[in-house]
Amino acid sequence: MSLSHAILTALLDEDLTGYALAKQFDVSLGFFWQASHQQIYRELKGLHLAGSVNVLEVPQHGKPDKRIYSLTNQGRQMLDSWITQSTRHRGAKDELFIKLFNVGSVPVEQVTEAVAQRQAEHARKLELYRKIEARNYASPSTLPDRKKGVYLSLLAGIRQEQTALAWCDDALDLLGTVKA
Amino acid sequence: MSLSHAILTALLDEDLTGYALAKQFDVSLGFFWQASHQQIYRELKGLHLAGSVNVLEVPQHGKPDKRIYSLTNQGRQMLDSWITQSTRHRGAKDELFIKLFNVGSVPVEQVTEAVAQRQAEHARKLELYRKIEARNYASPSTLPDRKKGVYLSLLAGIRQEQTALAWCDDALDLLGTVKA
DNA sequence: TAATTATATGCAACTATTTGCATAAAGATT
DNA sequence: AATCTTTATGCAAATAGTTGCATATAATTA
Repeated sequence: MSLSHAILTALLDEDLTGYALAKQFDVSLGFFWQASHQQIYRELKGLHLAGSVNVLEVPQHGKPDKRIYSLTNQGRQMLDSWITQSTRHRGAKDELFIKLFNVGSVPVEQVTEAVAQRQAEHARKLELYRKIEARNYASPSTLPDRKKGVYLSLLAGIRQEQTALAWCDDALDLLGTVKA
Repeated sequence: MSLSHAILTALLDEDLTGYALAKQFDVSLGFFWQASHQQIYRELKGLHLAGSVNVLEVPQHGKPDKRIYSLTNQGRQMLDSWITQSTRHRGAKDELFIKLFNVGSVPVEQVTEAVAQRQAEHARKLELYRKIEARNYASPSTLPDRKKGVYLSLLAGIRQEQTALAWCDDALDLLGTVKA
């Protein structure tokens, strides 16, 4: 049920269209909660029906009309009460670990290859996070309150990637000792 | 589609009932891929239908008959070819980060509380992983090949929890500077 | 000039996951 | 003696997420 809360949260700062929300999800919130545009459009419809968001239709020529969503008081209240509820998280479902459990039964190169690919992904993500950090959070000690949570999320992302990268190195070393 | 592969992987080592599989998932593979018993029973039925596993029915009195599943050659082949395919992973969906994005708009204590709870969870998990490490992987340099992947998974778990724990400390510090 | 990317929305079908329920008995604890 | 946990299976309904398709134009890139 909390794609809805993620959307409401994104609407705290600014009014957005479904399209813009989907893009936001690709960069900030989406690091910890990805969602496809189809999902977002569907959810927005539900939130509107429930009275948690308002819509402003902006006609355009050629393209479909823009539908700009904004938080209602009810939506804000919904967030407020959700915050007090228990925090759920589904641990990542990661096939890489299933593959690792197969070492010894399948050709090890395939697993090595998967780890190497993952390593590249982590490196790419870390670089991206670092860029965001440099651009927006150069001096974390002077952050306004409402930015502190976002900064902490970014920090979590950075450290996760660093840890994962270091692990990839060690994993490749150990996998190198496995007889094909 | 890869709960099935996780199940097949678990069956590599030993034949198991659905119940036993569910318990396995709670301890080893489940650290990176959780599944409920309902899901597992359903999937086993599908795998059997597809010819990837065999069933041995063991009558019991009182309790329902045990259904002990084992890998077929076809199942093993299925694993083999799956290994070469791209590794999918859905990043964790974690409400904690949505909550962090709300700092500045909702009472900060609620968020602090959520982080503190998470901290306790990470501590508990880390302790568990450490126990498993001490019991089964005391000397990683002498591991047989087929244990190396499992060990690497555990190692990933340990480091993830350590990183997360340290982050919780820092997060609590910074959240302490937010005005209620 | 042709092809691709970005803007902008959404339906339909399928797959995956969660939640609630149901049954049944053995063994452990209070 | 009564309650709780473990063993052992599974259905049904609801919720969540993915994948494929569909439309339509402007701007950019090759």
